[in-house]
Amino acid sequence: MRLKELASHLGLSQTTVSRALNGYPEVNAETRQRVLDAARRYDYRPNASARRLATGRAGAIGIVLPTDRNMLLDPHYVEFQAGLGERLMKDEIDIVLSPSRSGDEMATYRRMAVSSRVDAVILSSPAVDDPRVALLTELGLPFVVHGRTGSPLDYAWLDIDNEGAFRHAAKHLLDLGHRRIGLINGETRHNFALDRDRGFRAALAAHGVEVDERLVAEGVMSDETGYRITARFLAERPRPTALLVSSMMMSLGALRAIRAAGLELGRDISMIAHDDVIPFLNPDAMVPTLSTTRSSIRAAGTRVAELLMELVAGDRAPASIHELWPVDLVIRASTGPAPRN
Amino acid sequence: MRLKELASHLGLSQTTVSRALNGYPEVNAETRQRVLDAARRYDYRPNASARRLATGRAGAIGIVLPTDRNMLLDPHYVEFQAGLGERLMKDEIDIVLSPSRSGDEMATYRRMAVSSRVDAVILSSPAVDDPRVALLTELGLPFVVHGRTGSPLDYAWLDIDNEGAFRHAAKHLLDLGHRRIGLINGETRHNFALDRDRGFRAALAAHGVEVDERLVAEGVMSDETGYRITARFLAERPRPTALLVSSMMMSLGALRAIRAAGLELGRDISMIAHDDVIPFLNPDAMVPTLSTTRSSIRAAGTRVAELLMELVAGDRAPASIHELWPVDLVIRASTGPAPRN
DNA sequence: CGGCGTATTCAAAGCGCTTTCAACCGGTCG
DNA sequence: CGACCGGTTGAAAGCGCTTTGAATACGCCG
Repeated sequence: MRLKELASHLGLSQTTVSRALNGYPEVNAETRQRVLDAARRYDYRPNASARRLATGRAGAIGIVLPTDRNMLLDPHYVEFQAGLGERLMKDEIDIVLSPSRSGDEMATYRRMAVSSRVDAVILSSPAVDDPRVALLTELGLPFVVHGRTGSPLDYAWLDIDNEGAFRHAAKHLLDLGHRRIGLINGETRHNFALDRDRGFRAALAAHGVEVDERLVAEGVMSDETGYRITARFLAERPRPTALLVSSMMMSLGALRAIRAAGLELGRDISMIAHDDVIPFLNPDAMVPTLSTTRSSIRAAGTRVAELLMELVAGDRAPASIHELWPVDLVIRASTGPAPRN
Repeated sequence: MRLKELASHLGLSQTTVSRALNGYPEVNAETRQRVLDAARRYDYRPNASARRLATGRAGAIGIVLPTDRNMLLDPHYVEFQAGLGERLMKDEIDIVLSPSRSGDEMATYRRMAVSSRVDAVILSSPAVDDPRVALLTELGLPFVVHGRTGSPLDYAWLDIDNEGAFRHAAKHLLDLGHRRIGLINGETRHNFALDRDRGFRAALAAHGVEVDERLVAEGVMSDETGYRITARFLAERPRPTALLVSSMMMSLGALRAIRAAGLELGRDISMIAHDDVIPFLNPDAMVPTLSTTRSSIRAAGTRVAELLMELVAGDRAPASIHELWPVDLVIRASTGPAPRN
């Protein structure tokens, strides 16, 4: 069913039908109802391409999907996607994934922009100094960054307070008497990891505790990395009495290493991990339950979608969009007073 | 830069320029070169919507993204997506994620089809009896199913041999002398889980071993489920001496439960898990290394993309596309002879 | 009663491509 | 020498929608 046919069925012009369907005010109420009814009856759907061509809007937002780097290829990413989807669904906006070999990403963004496949894009996990920001700005393609770069920050972004989260978490451990605290971080070329590192150091400094660099490590946020780094930390003497871990996935590995070392979590050693609130990694379901710094990445996705739409509609200036979300510190059973000896 | 401008810059008609760019044969070689050069110089990109409208092809394939059910929201899904992307990238085909509340999925497929946003769609993790197959067939929207439904199988599908995988794995355990084998499965409303169940039972039956239904369980494939089911199994007497697990994620939980019970994997109890080959869940990196049934879900994604394109091009009939991939059984350190007592 | 504002509808002109269909230009063939 | 042909190019007609500009009808005012 095409607009043309629908119109002739109704004995109306395409113009009127189009207006009726798109909610323009200059249509007689009765006529509009007739049109709406007919549209439903015939299951009429405007052709997406035609509409896009006519309006100049793509009705889609873009994500560049790096296929060979596994940075984004983790559970966080899907959860974020789901969040985006939740919001975009309401306006029937699609998400366009543009696959791209890493290194080729810039070209992919350019392609998206120039061929106007999307109205805006999302930039995730920015590096400390990320060239994509400049590119997108130059291309004039609206975008929201999930996270932040180092500086300057004259673009639209939404980030969680990674610095504060890890500062508070570290402080909590310090208050419990811990002095040997290990940091198992994500890769510090990403800004969020750097922020966590800062927060960690700031807390120790505030307590007059010196950072032992042998207890600071980073890597891909996997179970494996968590295991390896923890095993290494536990071999140090004096052994750390607490760990700050950058992801739940890593904490699973860490937990294995702790058990393998014959230690008991929450008594011999404490642990706080960052939790993006992923359905199949539930800190309450762990044994013992895991203390976390918590911020729903899904909620962030939803909000980013919202911001994106405001941006596209021209309701907001990019530079006016800066959201820094506070992070909850949720104390559960994996943290306890520092063991004395 | 638009086609029109490019053409006038070159002193040619749009027709010729379009043909030159799209590789039609009736263009003079020299002219084509000029056009190609100019296109590059001006960084010309055809407008996606216009091209789509003109050709009737959307240049995109669709995936319905269920936002509230977490079925697909797991690492497997992303890995599969990456595989798809790897192939689609070559032809600059986009992936369109259409978010949809579950229950509303059918409507979303219908919308995708009727508004011709995509040329084809992928149907993942089909239920044993999945209404989506009939819908898509009726809509005439080309699709490839990743997995299979119960029957009939008169559509395009690619699946791994889940039945064979678990049959072999169970047989291996039986050959090692295990008689009390537990099955920790995904939800059997999905066909893959049902197939695994069948394979498991077939192997036991072939060995004349009776299935103890208290050692058969299913659930969402998460760490938590793995932990809980394993803990329950280990409380049975006589205790199982081996476990067959449906995902690596579950196996992490299972491993925790095993350790918590004071057992040693590979000696007191054996385990084989299914591995979709996910970068951050590496069975070789586990301690002890984990025996698996292995099949790369990413490779499957790539192949599905390939099939999809053949389908769209009309090169293949849907019913001619049936691929059943064999699954490797990789024995590592988590499997050993059944303990005697 | 003529003029005018308002409400409603429509014809037609795009949007930027692809793709007929026609035209043109040597050159070849009978 | 004219018909014909392969090679090459172009004008124009869509693709299915939105939107501008104009037309029509009606009611109200002076």
